[in-house]
Amino acid sequence: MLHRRIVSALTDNILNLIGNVSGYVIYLSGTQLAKRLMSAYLDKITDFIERLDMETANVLENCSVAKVFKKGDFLLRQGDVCKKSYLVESGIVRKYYLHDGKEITTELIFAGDIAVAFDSYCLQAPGREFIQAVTDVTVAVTDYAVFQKAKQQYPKLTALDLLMTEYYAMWLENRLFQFQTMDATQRYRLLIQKDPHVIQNVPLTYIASYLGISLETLSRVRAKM
Amino acid sequence: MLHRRIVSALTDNILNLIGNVSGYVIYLSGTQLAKRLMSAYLDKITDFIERLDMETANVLENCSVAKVFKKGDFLLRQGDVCKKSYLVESGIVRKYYLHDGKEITTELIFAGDIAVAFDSYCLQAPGREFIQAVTDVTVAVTDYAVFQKAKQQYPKLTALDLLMTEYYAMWLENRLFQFQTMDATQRYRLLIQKDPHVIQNVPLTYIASYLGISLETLSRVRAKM
DNA sequence: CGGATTAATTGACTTAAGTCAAATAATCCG
DNA sequence: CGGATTATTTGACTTAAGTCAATTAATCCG
Repeated sequence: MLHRRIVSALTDNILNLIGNVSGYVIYLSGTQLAKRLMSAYLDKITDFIERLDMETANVLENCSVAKVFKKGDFLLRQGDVCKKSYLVESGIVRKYYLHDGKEITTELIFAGDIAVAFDSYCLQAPGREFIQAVTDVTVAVTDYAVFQKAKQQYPKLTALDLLMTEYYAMWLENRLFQFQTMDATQRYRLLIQKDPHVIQNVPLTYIASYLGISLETLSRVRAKM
Repeated sequence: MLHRRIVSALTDNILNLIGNVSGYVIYLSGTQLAKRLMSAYLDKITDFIERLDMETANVLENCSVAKVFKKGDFLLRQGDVCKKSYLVESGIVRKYYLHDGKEITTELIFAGDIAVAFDSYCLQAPGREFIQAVTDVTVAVTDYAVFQKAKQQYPKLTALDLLMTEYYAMWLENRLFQFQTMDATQRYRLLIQKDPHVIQNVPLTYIASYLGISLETLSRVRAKM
């Protein structure tokens, strides 16, 4: 069921983003509080979905189509308009852009989470981001136009879209917070603490650029652990 | 008129965020393209507001109340729940949090733009951010609960909220992009190119932490210009 | 399997930016 | 005004992280 997955994905995600980095308390008022708050927000989304009327729930359900991509395949290329959103069912996807010939990973997307080039999707205009399958993946593809239309007919879908966009904005705020307050080691520790499977499945090059550090620095950070 | 201001604020903001930093082309496909795209998005918001039915437009209009703050006053303190959003009518407001005893400015808000502690507002839970008047300011205050209620009755307000939240998320993505691809000098140049009045009105300490650099580094960057 | 390509580590050196401390400059207010 | 507080600059030094280059490890596929 689409929505259940979205929600569980969000739960995982929150646990990934906020936490205690070996003695390093993130939210001023403490990690535990932050977790509770964010969970509360997820509950809000869960509740919201569960309270949807049958018809709206059904429309949401039928908005997406399953699709498979092989490792290395591109779901979206730089310069393309992002006309689909991809709910990852299995496997790993990443978003990245090129800068000075280097790939800068902006997001690592695991099962249950949604992959979309946000600005390109909102603007329906060519963007700089690539979306690529890091492993073989299965995704639930939702078309932009279809969802837009559905939102017009079923206003609650707009409210749901808003909740999820708010969540994404909070995720971005958190990422920014990490960049402004944590060094390479702390950022890496936080990542592996919350997404331990990242290490087995994602090349360190991707992880390094995701953390905003060089591959060599990441390697050295890992060495002393 | 509230909405007009929101829109013109957004326009300014976009011109602030994306641009050519003395020979440094930001969007891969070029600054001009990015500007056009973001403007198009603003047009979308403008259009949306202009097409609102009388009743909805009226409700939106009557959601807010004028208020004045003196320089240094706090609109919100760390640990408080952000129950209001503040549309700045005149003056400058900033958002910041404390980290290791230092103030980290997260946003500088000018006339026409909205000041809100986003996560605290969405979660309706205590947050880490302070919102403070950098100069004497007049703001249009909108209550969270009132706006929530209005959205329930007038679905188009939800759609408007979504558009603005999408805009904020894109703003955050852009800020993240700047942190990952630009050095101190480039970030400073971009800021003053787009917000030249910042220099006259905002203490360099605030600007430095907003750019994610130390006051001394900012001073040195400014010296060689 | 085993050579070849790709990924990761390690070493040596550079550099952007941070820190600490002191000196100016600006502004505020009695 | 003029002293006091606050803001900014400048200097000297440190440091986290980057770069370049070489090596080792892993994995891919014929």
